[in-house]
Amino acid sequence: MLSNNPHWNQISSMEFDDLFSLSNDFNPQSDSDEYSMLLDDLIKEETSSPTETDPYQLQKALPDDSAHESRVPTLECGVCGAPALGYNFDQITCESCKAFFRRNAFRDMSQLTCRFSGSCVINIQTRRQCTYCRLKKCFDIKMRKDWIRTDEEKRIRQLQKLTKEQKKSHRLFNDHLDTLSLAIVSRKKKQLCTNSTGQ
Amino acid sequence: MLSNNPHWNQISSMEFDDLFSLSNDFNPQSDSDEYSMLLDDLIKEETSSPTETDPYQLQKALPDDSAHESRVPTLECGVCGAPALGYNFDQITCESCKAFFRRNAFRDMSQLTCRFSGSCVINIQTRRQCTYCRLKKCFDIKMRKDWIRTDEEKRIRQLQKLTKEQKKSHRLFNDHLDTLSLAIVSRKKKQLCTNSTGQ
DNA sequence: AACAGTTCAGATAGTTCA
DNA sequence: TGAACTATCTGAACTGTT
Repeated sequence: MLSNNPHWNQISSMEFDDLFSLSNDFNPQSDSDEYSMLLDDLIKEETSSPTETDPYQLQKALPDDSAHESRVPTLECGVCGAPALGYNFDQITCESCKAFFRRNAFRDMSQLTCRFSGSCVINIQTRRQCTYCRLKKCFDIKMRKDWIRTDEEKRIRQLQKLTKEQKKSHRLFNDHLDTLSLAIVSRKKKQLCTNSTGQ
Repeated sequence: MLSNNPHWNQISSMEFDDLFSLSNDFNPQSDSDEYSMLLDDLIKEETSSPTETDPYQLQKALPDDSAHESRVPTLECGVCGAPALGYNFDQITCESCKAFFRRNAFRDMSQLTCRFSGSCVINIQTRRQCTYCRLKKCFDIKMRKDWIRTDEEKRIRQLQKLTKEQKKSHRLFNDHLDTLSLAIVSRKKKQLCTNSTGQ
């Protein structure tokens, strides 16, 4: 990045070193940057998890292609039968069952109980009345809890975003540096010229 | 999103501080002002992201008041006719009948008796005069005692809450670790740089 | 465009205290 | 007993990412 800039050739080695070491601290791509390595390692470690890439998604066809125009109202939540907008966690569900599943999928089913026989009818009216049976139905229709991001995954995503933003600001900074160094060089040159003509 | 997370704010601002002080170490005296101005600009860019103020909040500032006004007074307790706020145990009731039902629903009806014929009129004035008939009316309008949490359920809930809190503090701890490691790395870098220029 | 995450206000269960 | 609180769950409506 910096070394590609032709202006740098004209600067004395001391100045170059100064600026270079300075820019290093801002350059996450530099090999010597421990912090970015740390981040990169973390990111690599976590993103290689199998849930991140989604082969399923590619296979999946639109559920009702013939009714393309009227698709929105035809979909029906597999859990409660409410109108659905599309797939959530691998099954067609309404927004509320999507939110419900995200909130509850990692709860211990053995800690939940049904007040009745464990086979409550779940529909748009009754869905709130039995957490156990609603959640059970979510799993029955094969909603996938492994598609819910864990806290750890969220943390990693934030790190990635941070790195990206940093890279952006580094780029900005380096651009500024380029401009700045040009000014410095020309000022020094001017000084030199003034001195030599003064002699 | 990032800027909504207080931890990340800490991290990024801390880093900038570090980098700032680091860059000062390297600054040739004459240019330090220019550098710090430059850094100030960068910092401003980072911290004044548009997500800082929550646009969502502004949008939702004014919910429709008309619906709000008309909703509250129209509901009427199915047991005593007092103003009600909404459903309790599956029926629209006032707060007092809600509390009454929770306290008495598990009592044995055969142990209670009405002083009169067992068909007292229950209204806002008379509701306290006959426990039997009030409770009977609660069941008559089909309030559901199975929606009252048992002690066992309460115990399980507390346990789950505890687990959740533990997970949360664990996460917080990890976040702090991240912040800490960033600080250490930055400081080490600074040391390394200072050493190398000292040589 | 599809879908995962996030936010906020509403609903309703529990709790406290005079 | 009941008014007034707190806590938690829910779902509509959003944002963000791929």
